[in-house]
Amino acid sequence: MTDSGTPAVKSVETAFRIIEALHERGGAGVTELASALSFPKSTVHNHLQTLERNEYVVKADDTYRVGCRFLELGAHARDRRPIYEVARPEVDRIAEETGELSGVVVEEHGRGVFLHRAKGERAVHVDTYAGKRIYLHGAALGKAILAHLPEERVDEIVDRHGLPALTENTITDREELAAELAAVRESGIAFDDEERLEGLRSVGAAITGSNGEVLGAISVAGPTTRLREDRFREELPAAVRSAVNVIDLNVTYS
Amino acid sequence: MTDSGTPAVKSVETAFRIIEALHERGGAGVTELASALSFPKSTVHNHLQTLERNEYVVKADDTYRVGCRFLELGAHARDRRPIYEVARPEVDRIAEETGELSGVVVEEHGRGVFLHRAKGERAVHVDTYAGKRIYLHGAALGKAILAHLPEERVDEIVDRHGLPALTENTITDREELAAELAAVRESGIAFDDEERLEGLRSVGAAITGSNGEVLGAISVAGPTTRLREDRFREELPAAVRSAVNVIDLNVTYS
DNA sequence: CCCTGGCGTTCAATGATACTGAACAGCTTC
DNA sequence: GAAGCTGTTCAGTATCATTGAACGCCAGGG
Repeated sequence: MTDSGTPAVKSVETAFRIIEALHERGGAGVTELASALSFPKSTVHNHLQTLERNEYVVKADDTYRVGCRFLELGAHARDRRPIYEVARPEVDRIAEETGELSGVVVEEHGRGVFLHRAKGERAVHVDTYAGKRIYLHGAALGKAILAHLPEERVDEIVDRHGLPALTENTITDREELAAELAAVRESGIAFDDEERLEGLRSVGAAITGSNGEVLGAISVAGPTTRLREDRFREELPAAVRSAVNVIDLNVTYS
Repeated sequence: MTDSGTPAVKSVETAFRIIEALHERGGAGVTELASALSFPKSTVHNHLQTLERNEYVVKADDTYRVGCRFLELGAHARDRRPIYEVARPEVDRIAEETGELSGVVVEEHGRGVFLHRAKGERAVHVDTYAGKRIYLHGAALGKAILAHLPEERVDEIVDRHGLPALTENTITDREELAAELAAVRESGIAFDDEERLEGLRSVGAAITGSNGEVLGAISVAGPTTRLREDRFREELPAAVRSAVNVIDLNVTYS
């Protein structure tokens, strides 16, 4: 459990529950949402009407959808992250040069959030997209970030989210994680060998600011069948390193 | 006023008022928000805590910020628009070939929302960004969309938002607007001669689906000094037309 | 060293208000 | 034509969001 004590504005939570349900199914009607969330129809209707009046939800033919107004909030939040502008072209370049999937992630609330992701020619079609949130302990990106956070912060995060097994390779033990993070700190590179998704390997590295604080991480990912030992352990890490190098320079001098 | 009758979930509205205030100033504290919005401190605090617990707001050192979670909602809403995927590369191409600013917009709640925007080499630095909302009557993009909407829908929109003057060239008269829209329908191209921003001219065209419904519009914009008659009236419209052609094909066959 | 002024946070009371479920209206379908 | 599905409206009630004052904290200055 996280916390969720008493003080909370309940109506706001139900509003977001409704928005999320709308988001997941990409549009729905009042009755469908009401039964899915087990709220009374009138409650759902009231909220949808409020959200529509504020232009956060769009209604078309008795079907409500999430509005593009959220793009304003989300894109702005993303653009404000100092890492975004500089990491983006490098991520695009990595994707193009390797042909695989590349992305940039920042930490929020103990989880990773994708700011951007680029597909190379042969990139696998996995579930990464802008805004997608992932567990930090089960991804190269995440482990790279964790490795550069203070130890007590890592404990906080593990306390909050646990170490759920995503595949049979996921690290689910605190000590094992600590050892792994030490190795990442040592080499500067984090590996993910089918720890998040079966058949997917990835290589990541953290971007740190001038004060040593973590700004985020970048990675390349591809199918295990194509990422054999040499490519996985040497070639891709080199590509990531060179990108990090460029990003670091641009972060500190801008 | 638009409408805003009685039925509305007030707490949800104040929550969004707070989010918007946070968004505008890119991070703020409780007291600052409370005095800016003239809500009691405790109310603001309650809402921020609720939003943070739901990971929509991030707190760092007594400063609250809009979280990247909104990106998930916004990016998804954008990606679902059938026009986005196909218009995006064309908009990028236009920006590169003309060196100016290009963008793609959809209609929501009687206003235009930018889904994407690309800057060419010499593009002006104006206030367009993903999620930015604009009045339809004062932009090439907007007039292109209005021209392809049913007449009663246009009336609804004008009733709701009025025809506020954005510059001294903005069309503020309903009949004048109707005549302009007829001309746009005729030629397929909409012009904006400093009607939205002084010194800015733009050229736009609508994208329509197979049933004749408007999916959105694309445009190119640049400073009046660089968009002299020939370029403004012939060259850029040709570029827009060719992009629309490509987009139309990809929309109907996919 | 204490005291003031700023902050974010907590608390308990209360009155507004969000929720509720049944009834309504418009639609398609059988 | 009626049954079943929508989205929508309504009025009562108990919930719960709101409130302002009090608290704890930190920095600065007397």
